[in-house]
Amino acid sequence: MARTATPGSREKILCTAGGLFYRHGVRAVGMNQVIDAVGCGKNLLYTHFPSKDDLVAAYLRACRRERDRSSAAFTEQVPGDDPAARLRALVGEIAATATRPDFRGCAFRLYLTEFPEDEGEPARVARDYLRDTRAEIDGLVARLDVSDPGQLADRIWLIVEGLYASAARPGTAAAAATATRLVEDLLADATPN
Amino acid sequence: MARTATPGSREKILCTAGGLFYRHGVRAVGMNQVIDAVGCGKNLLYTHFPSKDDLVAAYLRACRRERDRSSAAFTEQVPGDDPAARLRALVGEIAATATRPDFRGCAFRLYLTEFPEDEGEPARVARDYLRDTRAEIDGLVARLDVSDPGQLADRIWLIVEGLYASAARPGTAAAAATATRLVEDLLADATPN
DNA sequence: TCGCTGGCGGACCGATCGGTCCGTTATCCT
DNA sequence: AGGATAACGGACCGATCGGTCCGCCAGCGA
Repeated sequence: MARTATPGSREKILCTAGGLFYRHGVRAVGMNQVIDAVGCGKNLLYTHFPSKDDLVAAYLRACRRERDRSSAAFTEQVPGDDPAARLRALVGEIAATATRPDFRGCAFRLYLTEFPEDEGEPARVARDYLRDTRAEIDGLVARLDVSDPGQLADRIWLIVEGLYASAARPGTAAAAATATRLVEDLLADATPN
Repeated sequence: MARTATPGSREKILCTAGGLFYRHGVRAVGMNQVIDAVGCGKNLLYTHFPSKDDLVAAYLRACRRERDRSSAAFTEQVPGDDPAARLRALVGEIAATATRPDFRGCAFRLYLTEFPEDEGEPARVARDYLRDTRAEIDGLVARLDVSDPGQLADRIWLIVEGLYASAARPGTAAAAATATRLVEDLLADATPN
């Protein structure tokens, strides 16, 4: 043997490609562009990721890991297991993510609007994320003592969608503040407390 | 001369191309695909629309006309000029549009997420629409007798964004109903009345 | 009837797409 | 030092991109 085999090359590829995909859109970024940006040979990229779909799926899986990590970091700060506090934390985490300077939208939602008819692995990863997030909200709201849990969950979900969408446009901070405040008011109104 | 020149060919091209762009995404649809779907020669298409950008801009302008028409049809049904009623009509019209079976999202928002860095004519048309809609909401809310018009307008806008986003996914009808109800509640809570 | 003309449809252009392959170089082990 | 090998980097593949051009045919006017 010679040259230790691939130290952190896979991570580097994934990170670089992910940045390009997120910033410019998946379809707008070609494989050659990824290779140029990484500064590696075609061989290396195609051994790690046999096709663009594989690379895109890995990119979305990495986004998922990052989202779960960030979400966990936020929710584990809330003491006890007060569902209302967890809901506020959940929305607060999204608001915090959305106000980061390089935010351009939710990676999964962006992918799904770019490939509305995709049924492959990337679309599965994206749809799973949306389903799981929605389920998390439903589960938390169900533990609340409110008269119409379904309606409240629907409303919070609507606000989350609105936050992701409008934070991608100018006025990000205002959108984040509006969403958090609105969810807080909704929770305050709904729970007798 | 011979053969009367182009009767409704331009409209036919625009309609067909628009349908493809909206359904599958602008980037996913090639000019040859448009030509095949229209069933015309390349000549005809490129005389009406010298480039794809021209065709896309025309498509978005047509969407704008359609939106304005539909919006006007809804708001002119509200008697007098009660701003709260007009706001309800505005959101109701979006909800009605979003529940149409072929709805896949707001054409302008879809375009902007597909081409986040475009500064050309299509992006201008799309951004103008968003700006105008937002301004319309602001103007109506400003005429309301509420303590914090800015906050209410922000909230309604957030809900509109959420409605457009979540109506593009399964559960369209629920999203539309949730958005209209939420806006109604917001207006009821905000106006002393 | 013949010529003119509008439009169809495809050949063609250079560029780029995703993906394969291979020659060269650089590095480490023996 | 020498040989093995991982990775670079680019040539190359067929397909498709947006866009140009032209040959052919259909249909109307003179």
